[in-house]
Amino acid sequence: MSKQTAKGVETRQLLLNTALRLFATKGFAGTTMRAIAKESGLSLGNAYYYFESKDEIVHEFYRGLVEQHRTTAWPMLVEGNTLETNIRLALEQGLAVLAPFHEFGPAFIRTAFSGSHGELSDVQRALEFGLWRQVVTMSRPLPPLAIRQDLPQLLWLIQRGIFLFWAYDSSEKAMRSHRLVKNAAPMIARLVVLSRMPVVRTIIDDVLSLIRTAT
Amino acid sequence: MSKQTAKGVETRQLLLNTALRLFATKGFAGTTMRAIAKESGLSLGNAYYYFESKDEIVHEFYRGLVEQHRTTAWPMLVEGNTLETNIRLALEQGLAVLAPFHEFGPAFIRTAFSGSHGELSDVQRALEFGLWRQVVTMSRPLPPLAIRQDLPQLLWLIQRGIFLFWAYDSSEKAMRSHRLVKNAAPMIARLVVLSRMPVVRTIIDDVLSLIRTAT
DNA sequence: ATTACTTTTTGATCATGTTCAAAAAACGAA
DNA sequence: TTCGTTTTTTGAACATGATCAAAAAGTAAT
Repeated sequence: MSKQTAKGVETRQLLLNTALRLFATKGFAGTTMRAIAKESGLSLGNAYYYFESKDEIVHEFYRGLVEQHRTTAWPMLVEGNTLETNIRLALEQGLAVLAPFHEFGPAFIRTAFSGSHGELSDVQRALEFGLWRQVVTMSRPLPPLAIRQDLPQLLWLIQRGIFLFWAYDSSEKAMRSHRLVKNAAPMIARLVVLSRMPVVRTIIDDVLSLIRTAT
Repeated sequence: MSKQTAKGVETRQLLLNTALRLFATKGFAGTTMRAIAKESGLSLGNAYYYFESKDEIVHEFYRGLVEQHRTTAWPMLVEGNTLETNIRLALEQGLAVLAPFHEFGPAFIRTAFSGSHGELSDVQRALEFGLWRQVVTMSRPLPPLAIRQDLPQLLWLIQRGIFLFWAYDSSEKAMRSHRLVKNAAPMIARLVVLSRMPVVRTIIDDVLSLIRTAT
């Protein structure tokens, strides 16, 4: 077993900070492991002592962006907004946070979806859920009771889909992704209203159980 | 401008055949550009004369698999099957064809979704649509007229989603993807029946127009 | 056949992600 | 302090995807 010394965490943090700075200035392809090491005043091998791969660094970067999405979107979700408004705000803020890093899209997908969901991923998911719970509970009028419970999960799933779409959206300024959000928000809100009807409710139940088999 | 000579197409074909053979035996990571060249009795640079990148070769490989999906699934769609059966058959056959190449998942996604689609991709999409049209027209009873027209497109979209899911499905033997298909087929069939109801129909219309803004 | 031109092929070279054995530094017990 | 152990760091290597200038082979007109 390897015990992390104080100097250890410091070095790791240094590497990570350097990497994030380079990511922001040079982009994904432009940020080489050698550059991260050199810019930190360390050797290449040393970087690999703390990070198994470049993707692992990207993963930490991505986690930071998710965190940033959460903290910037949260205060926008003020009580009294319609559900549609809150959904649109949360989704658009997500795109806004990701916007400067579109080049990272496929890498983000790789790290966010691929990884044999470890414990960390569970914590992460719980955090993301929190935002969508907030979207729901701050909405007025509140969504029908029958669906209120499950709505955060559905919204989270929709966000994942939009995230995927964005990652491979090659339109100018990810315009198509924005259009998608713009149109999806009112549609989802309408769907929620309709969920009072038994037929619609059974469909939603089907979708939910489908999600659960897949998760 | 470069004109392709007879020897040219021959060499290209040789490289491609070698690549496909190696892909099938050594996998994605195990098949190196050097190996493809050497096994073809050619130089590395020569391979790059005919293929811009390794991904481009993978893309051709993927197109072949899609073709194989089409030709193997088609005869299974016999008249008289229920819609659910046909959907399940087509989806499962898709997974079956892809199964030996799960390692290629992310690479397939990259080539299938990413690339600023040229004309070729349109042809490809039309072909894929054909299968789903067959799924619909061979079903008994035929789906409600109101939705019959749009159903192929919806099914195609669902298949893309399942394809994505499969690509990042790290469960044993892609078990979760199979479970997803198993549960999705009857659900979709139920949804189609319900589409006779105006409420459901409006939802489907919403989804369709959403797709169209995104495509 | 000679010549001018185009297509194909090569071989060397680069850049970058990744690995690894060994040196250096830090640590902890005697 | 000193010695053995562990953690950190280095520097050299490797493998592979990609590029490119120049050689070779092919083509077509005169």
